[in-house]
Amino acid sequence: MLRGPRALAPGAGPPSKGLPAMSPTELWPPGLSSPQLCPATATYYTSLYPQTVPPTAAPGTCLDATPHGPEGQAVRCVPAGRLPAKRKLDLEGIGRPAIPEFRTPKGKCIRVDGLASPRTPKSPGEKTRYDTSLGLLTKKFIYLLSESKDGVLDLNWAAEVLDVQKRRIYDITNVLEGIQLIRKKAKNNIQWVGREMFEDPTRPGKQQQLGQELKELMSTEQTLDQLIQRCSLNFKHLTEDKANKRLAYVTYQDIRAVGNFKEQTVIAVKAPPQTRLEVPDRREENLQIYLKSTQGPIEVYLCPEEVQEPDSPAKKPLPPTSTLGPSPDATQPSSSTDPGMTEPMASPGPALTPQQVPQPPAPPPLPLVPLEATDSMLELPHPLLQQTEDQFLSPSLPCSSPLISFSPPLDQDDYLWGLDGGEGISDLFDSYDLGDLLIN
Amino acid sequence: MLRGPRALAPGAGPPSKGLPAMSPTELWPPGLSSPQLCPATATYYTSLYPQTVPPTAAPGTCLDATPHGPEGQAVRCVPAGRLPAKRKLDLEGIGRPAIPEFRTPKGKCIRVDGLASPRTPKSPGEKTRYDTSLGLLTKKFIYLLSESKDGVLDLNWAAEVLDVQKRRIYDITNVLEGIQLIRKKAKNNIQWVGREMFEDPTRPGKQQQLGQELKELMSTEQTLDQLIQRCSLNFKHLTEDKANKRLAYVTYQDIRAVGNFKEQTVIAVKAPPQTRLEVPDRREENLQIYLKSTQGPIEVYLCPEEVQEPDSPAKKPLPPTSTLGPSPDATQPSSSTDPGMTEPMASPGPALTPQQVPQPPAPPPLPLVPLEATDSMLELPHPLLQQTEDQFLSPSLPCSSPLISFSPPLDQDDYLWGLDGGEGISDLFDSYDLGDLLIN
DNA sequence: ATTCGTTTCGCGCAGCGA
DNA sequence: TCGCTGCGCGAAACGAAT
Repeated sequence: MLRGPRALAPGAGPPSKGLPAMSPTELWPPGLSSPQLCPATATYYTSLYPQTVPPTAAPGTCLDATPHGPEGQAVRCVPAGRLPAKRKLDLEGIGRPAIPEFRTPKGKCIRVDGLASPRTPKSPGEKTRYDTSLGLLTKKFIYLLSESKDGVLDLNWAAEVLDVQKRRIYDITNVLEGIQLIRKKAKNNIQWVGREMFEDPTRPGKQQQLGQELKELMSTEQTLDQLIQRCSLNFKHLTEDKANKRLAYVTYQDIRAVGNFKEQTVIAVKAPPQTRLEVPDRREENLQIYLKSTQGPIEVYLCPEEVQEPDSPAKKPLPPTSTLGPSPDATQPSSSTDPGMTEPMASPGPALTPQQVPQPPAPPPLPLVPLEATDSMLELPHPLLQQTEDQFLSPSLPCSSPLISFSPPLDQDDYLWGLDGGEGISDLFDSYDLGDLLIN
Repeated sequence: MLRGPRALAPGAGPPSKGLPAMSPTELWPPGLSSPQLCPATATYYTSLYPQTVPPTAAPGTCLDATPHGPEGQAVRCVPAGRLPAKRKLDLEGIGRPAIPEFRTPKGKCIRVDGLASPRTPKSPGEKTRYDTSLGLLTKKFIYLLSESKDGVLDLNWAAEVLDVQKRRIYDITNVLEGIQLIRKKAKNNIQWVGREMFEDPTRPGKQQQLGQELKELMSTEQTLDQLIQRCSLNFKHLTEDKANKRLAYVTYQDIRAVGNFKEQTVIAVKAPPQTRLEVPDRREENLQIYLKSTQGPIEVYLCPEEVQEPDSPAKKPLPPTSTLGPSPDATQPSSSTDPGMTEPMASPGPALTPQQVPQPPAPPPLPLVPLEATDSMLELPHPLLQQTEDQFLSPSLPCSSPLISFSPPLDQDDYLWGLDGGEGISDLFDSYDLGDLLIN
């Protein structure tokens, strides 16, 4: 393809591609012309981001077919044609209005000193070498890039607006690609990938913004952690209060009243500190749980759903537990339910906490199993009370508050405890099929 | 200057400039050669920052005279001369060891799919267009730049190491200058001015680092705040405990034992809630303080330094306070000390807190004034005990715990209080010159 | 695979400016 | 003279049509 002919018809060709009729040179804010007050060094360029945003043509108006026609075809789309390189005595100003103040304002430049004189003024309107330099062109190019919101730039359009050969654009894009500030998006299209254009670095870029966001989220998380901790502290103080201790228990209704336990199978476990819970393999079809206590007996209670069905034996599932002497180191004996079917339970809370399991939708109303309390220690009456008002107080043996007591928080070593898998607990309940509870 | 001759003697020229004898191509980590697995898009380049840091020639070894000799002069310094562009059947490997894996590994590239094929393999060792592309060259250039600590780079040296015409270097520098990532430092010297080189953006830059630091400091501050809050909460619980209440008092010795009160004049004030303290003008030579209570009487105690001097009357400054009926709204009557000289006191704490004033070094041992208790309310015995063991309990009138009781924290409205300037308190103590206490 | 129109761009001449 | 650099030729690369 021949580029020469363009020189013969500078700007004479019809702006067939719907290009803006304005002179491309008018696009550039003053800063992008020849330097006005060079600081007398080899650094020519100073301002990159002018405040004034000149009226720019809508980008993308020339995105369609490339304007380069084959050899003898119609004149190239290039408006205000560039003068060919070697032209020296080309008819200046023909086909392009000479706008010296935008082209080479060096003439009107107030010289600070002799050194700063940028290039030879020569004939005003003459393009100095600087005016067509790659550096300046790069600035213009970047400026163009900064104008488009999505950072996408059509190279043909750019070449036309910048009034340069496409070749020069390639020079720029290649380098910018090299430092990965730009990416080839498509043919004739590149896209800016530097963070947030060349905004002044004091303002946070996108990444920095994300970092900020992350930071705030972490802060929020920490605050929440603090709140949790404070709550637990408050809780500790609450439960440690002797006055509260005698009232610190829950009834069966209390447990069933908890919204989260709706439609859930709840099993309450009361065990001494250092009891350990173990779930060997939660992927087996038979969930097994082992509770092991070395400090005393473990009590396990099933809290069946509030049943209306007369056939359900769950109505009075909590017979007063008999009191047994503590049997440390004894694996918790338990009643047996559907063999091999046990409840997953974790007991993060104090001595006794209810545990829930998603209710399987499969069997209609599952035959709720009357809870069978196992060995209990001391004289604990009514581990789970059915009545609403229950303010009797047990003889207050040390460590055994009435019923399900809120034991002191975990941050005291004495009270730290866990549940551990023993053996017998897997058959705590009979005929209670929990087989598919694991599905959820 | 003629560049042609180089083609005739690729690399044959003596490395006269003390250049490293190694092939320049060995400088580049694998990532900078032909792409291995292109993602099948127009984006050719992927890795910019290779992990492997190849042994690089000491920069600056060729900083002196430009190796370009005039026309017929000595062969150009360029080592391992670049093969001329058009050469197709050039004697490959002569003057430069063919290291295909560094040059154009595309031959051994494991193709993921047909699309990803980077350029035409052709004869291995053949330089594809990509291998000499401006983009790749830019990467190498940036890499060179990143190697030098101060960001200064000698263009001639770069051209040699990069094994390209100087002209190409200019292409790069011009563009980089245009986006002001680089600055012309001197002839043949440019300098990097982008922040912190192109380290991968995941690692924090200097600014980001500072932000990080700030963040951590803020986090620390918050943590400390939390600790403070927790402490005050603990304190609240501590003081609210009824069991503690009867023991919550301080003795004279306690106060004097506080390290901070060493060498200080301490005045304790016990006043009901809503008592207000006012210091009219702390710049006058006579410090005046007004205490005003509308809820009940105010008690003020001077706690003189533990005196060894027999002349000091401070030994028994705390006569048991007499109990008076509450006189609400009564301005606190007080004994008078050196007229016009009063103590600055703020009482942020609960009902009664000691207050300190820096001891002026001027008068030798200031004549400590025996404290004269003013009206006190209720039957408060020994507001400040001298004895160590004091566990008696006053009749426990509501609101008046024994002696200097730690009242509940401030976050209960009932206990919020302040001291206010009344009138008479300015003459609480006689003959106690506190005039220059303000100096410190 | 081959052709062909296009796009991309290596390359180095020649002119500028000091 | 000598860095520096605008400039554009022409070939490689590409992709769609053949």
